[in-house]
Formats: sequence, C-alpha cells, structure tokens
Amino acid sequence: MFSKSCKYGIRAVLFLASLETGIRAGVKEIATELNVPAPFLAKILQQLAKAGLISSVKGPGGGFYLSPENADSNLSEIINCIDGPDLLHACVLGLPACSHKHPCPLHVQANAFRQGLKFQLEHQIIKDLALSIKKEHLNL
Amino acid sequence: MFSKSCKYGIRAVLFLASLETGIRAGVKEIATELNVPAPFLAKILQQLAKAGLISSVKGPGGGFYLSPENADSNLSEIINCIDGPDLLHACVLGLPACSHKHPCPLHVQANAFRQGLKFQLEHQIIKDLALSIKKEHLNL
DNA sequence: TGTAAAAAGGATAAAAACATCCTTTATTGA
DNA sequence: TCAATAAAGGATGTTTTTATCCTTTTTACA
Repeated sequence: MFSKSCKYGIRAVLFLASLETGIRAGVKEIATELNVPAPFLAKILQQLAKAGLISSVKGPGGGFYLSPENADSNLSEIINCIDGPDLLHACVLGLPACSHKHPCPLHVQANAFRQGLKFQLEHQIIKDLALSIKKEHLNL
Repeated sequence: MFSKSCKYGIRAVLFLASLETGIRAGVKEIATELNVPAPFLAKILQQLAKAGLISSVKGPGGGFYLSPENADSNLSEIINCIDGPDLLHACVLGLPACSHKHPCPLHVQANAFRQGLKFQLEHQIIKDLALSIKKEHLNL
C-alpha cells in the first residue's frame, strides 16, 4: 500500500503532531521514538520540510515541528509528497491507456473504491489524528 | 497498491480467462498481448501454476489455460499468491505490534476500509470478470 | 526413436527502494 | 568571534524488485 518511506513519514508527522506546541524534535530523537533508521528518516523529513508540510530550524535547540498551518494538512498531502499521486490516480493494473473511455477490467470497482479512500485520506487532518492519539494513547 | 508482478499476474489470468475453453496460450503470446516482458511474465505464470491458480501443459501445443476450477478462483487468491497477504492484513503503518489491543492511529479506519476491499476482492470471480471483459470489450 | 516445442528451474544483470556516511550551511550561546 | 549543534545536501553502499538468459524436463509428432 504505502512505501516504507511513506510509512516512516506519516508516523514522524504524527509524532510531531503529538508534541506540545513550541517543542521541537531532532532527527535522532524521532528516529529513536519510532524505531527507524535515523539517516533514512532524515531524508524523508527533509523532503516533507521542503514541501512545506513540516517545519524545521537549524542550529542548537533546533529540530522539526509542526506549525499551526502544518497541523491542518491531511494524510493525502503527506502521502502524495512521498509516494506521489499514483495510489489514488494511476490505473490499478498499471495500464497507461486506462481511462473512463477505455477502462480496464477493474476500472469501475477501483474507482468507486478509491473515491472512498481519497475522501478518507483528505479528511484525516493531522491535528485531529494527534488528538485521538493523545486521548487513546495510540502507538506510533 | 499492487507490485508490478501482481499487476502482470492479474492481467495474465484475465487474458487466459477470456480465451475460448480448450485454447491454450504460450508465454510469448501472452506477453505480446499484454505488452510486458516475456521472461519476467514466465516467472509469474510459473508461480501461479505452482499454486494451482492457473494450469499448464508442456511440450508442443502446450501453454497456459484456466481449468473450470481455476476460473472459479477470485482476485484475492491471485494477489495473495504474488504479493502475499500483507495488503489485507499487515498494519498500514508497518508497526509490528499493531493490533486491536494496541492499535496504530490509522488502525480503525484502515480496518474498516480493508474489510470492504477484502470483500470486493474475494467476490471478484475470474470467470465473472472474463464475462464483462468480453461483453464490454475491456482492455488488458 | 529422434527432434522440436514449450514450460520449469536456476543463475545472472539492471533498476529502484532502502539505508548510511560525510560535508556544508544556518543558528545559538559563550 | 568561535565552538558546538542540528538540518540540508551530496555521494555512496546495500537490499529488493524487476528483468534477462541459459539449461533441463516434459510432451507431441514425424
């Protein structure tokens, strides 16, 4: 479903979202917390920061965090940033010519299905997820 | 969503399903038809044949085909054979410890979603798909 | 019985994903 | 200003997926 990069990315964003406002976390801290390789995670965080989905400051006391704006983004944006738009848009069977006009055998089913997925992902706002993480002590 | 192997595999099975009963197709023919690399497809067909999801005969005039029993299998079985059960069963965020008891932040949503996907995939019977392919002249 | 056809199986190669390491840049605080 | 900290960026290595090639086995048929 999601690449490893994408899973790490989502988890990292959710971790940042569950921090107190004003607190930043460094790569090492996040990597330890999520139990994922730090240098690899660093690349992913860079990518998310470059895309404006998370925020960062360099230097002592620096690290990554979510601005209020960042916390308003949704899962779809994170996934799209890391894995690209194919999950929701490319033909499930990989046919380049697949379209409403020339559908593949799974086109109708896949589309109906992905409309639902798309809706869900676009309505999973980071800050809301963070709330339920805190409330229900969920794992990351 | 699906690996390339899995996409090729599904398409190949659907192609075999759309053949007249009694007709067999060789790797090269299938590969040409689907526009995928023949040696790679051969490996996938072998895997499906070994698992009993498609049938094959060696020698002159041989090739791959679907027995009536094969045509009664569903998409879930094909996908499970090639990509394994993770799509429907592993934690979407890749957490080894994720469970109903210790859920990840997406556990509930993912589960609801995948129940639907699972149901759909298990009810997409190959021979039914083949019928709609013929009727609606769908691409493979 | 021998030859050709076609799948099965094994070994190898190329590309992509995953992961690490080192240098540079920005920032803080002494 | 200088040293330390931490992200950014670039280069490199490893593993998995994707793809190719060659040999072996099975089968049909002349």
